[in-house]
Amino acid sequence: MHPSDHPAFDGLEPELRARVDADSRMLDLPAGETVFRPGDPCRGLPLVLEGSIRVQMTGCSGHEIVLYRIGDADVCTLSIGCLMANRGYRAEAIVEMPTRATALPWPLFDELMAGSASFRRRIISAYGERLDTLMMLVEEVAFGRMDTRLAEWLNAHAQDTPLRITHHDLAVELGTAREVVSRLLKEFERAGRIKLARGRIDMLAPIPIGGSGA
Amino acid sequence: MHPSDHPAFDGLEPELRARVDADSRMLDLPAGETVFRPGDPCRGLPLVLEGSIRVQMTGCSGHEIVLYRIGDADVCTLSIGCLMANRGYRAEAIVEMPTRATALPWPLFDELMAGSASFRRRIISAYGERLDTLMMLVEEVAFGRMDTRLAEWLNAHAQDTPLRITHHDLAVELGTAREVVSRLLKEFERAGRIKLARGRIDMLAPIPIGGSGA
DNA sequence: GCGGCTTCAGTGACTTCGTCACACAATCGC
DNA sequence: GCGATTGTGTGACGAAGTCACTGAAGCCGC
Repeated sequence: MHPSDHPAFDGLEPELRARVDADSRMLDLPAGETVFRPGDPCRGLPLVLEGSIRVQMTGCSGHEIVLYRIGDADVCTLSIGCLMANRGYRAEAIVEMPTRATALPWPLFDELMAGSASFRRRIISAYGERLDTLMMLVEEVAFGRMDTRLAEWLNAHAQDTPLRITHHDLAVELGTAREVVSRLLKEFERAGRIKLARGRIDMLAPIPIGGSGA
Repeated sequence: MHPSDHPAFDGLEPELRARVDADSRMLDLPAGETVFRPGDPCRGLPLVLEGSIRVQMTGCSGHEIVLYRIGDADVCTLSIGCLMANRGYRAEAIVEMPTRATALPWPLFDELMAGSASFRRRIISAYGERLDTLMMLVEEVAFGRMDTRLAEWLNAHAQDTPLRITHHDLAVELGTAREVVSRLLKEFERAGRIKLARGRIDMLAPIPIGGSGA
């Protein structure tokens, strides 16, 4: 597998493709590894071929919230901004599933933006989508009810039952406090929708949205 | 004043500059005008020369929150994403101060991205900053205390005293309910920091952050 | 000026969510 | 096993959002 196998390079002329493979190297990131922390300088543009990297941020209060994930065929849009503004990252990125990625050096990135319409298109649309998901996150966090958001999260992950996740991690996922998650989960359990165990949630039935779950 | 006076075109070769002026026209937007609404298609890339446009979104509950503003020399990053994904806007944009802007047609945008390193740099860093402000907004909304956020907003606008703003508009600014704003303002008034009147707030003294304001 | 209408602001009662301070259970390392 | 660590459950309380009002301030037509 080569760096240029990333879909962002689809449609690239063979010459530029060869440059990509020559100038960037493949990385295999094991789950749990931290890719960057707040304050870290940015050295190049990470491109994920396959895997999943979680991007989250920590508030001054010490609370954390998951902002989004960089998955198969994605680009780390965050890095471009850091690179341009010449400042460190504000968020942190943690490998969730073993990830195969590559880092494109900045000069080559610029060259590709100039030389390839398809690459350009890809990068810009990645940015647009990121902006979009962040806007929707703002709306959810500002106006969404916690029970609804938790129910939706659980329903969305129901196919992976039993879920292996702690209440704390779920709280980070939703940007709330662990106690809130514990309480709501207990309610869902009392309503017979789920079954709780240490570090594990069995989904028994889809959780109705909006109702009190009974 | 020409479209190409926008700083995004600084350093552009005269030839491309002329293209910009030929293909895009100047717009004078009066305060209060809606530039786009949710669902509207995107026709080109708006560039603000001077003025201020507020971008806000409305939740399913009918609540609104201000996401950010497009000010002097800014670019409407949102539009690029909509253009690329070929979908409508999700947010709405309202002119706050009389604004002089121009709209760059998509083909020309693409051409400039290919042909001008400085334009490219400008656009990309505009995106990076937008991402950044949105991430900070998420953090604030998720973890910030309302009294602190309101106090910070008021302190930041203290130089414009008396502020001409209704409690409702302040609530949209912070993404909360009107009643919450009313109550907190009343507290600040009781603490002697501000003076309230219909549609108006006089700043008497900076509001201490973190304390109960007394 | 004087009603009537609309927009703003203030407030009480109640719910939901976040915070703090615990108790206690499950798991891990040795 | 046994202590340390990590994860969960819960009560009490404060902060923030919701609901249902009241009444005041400005606007308009006459």
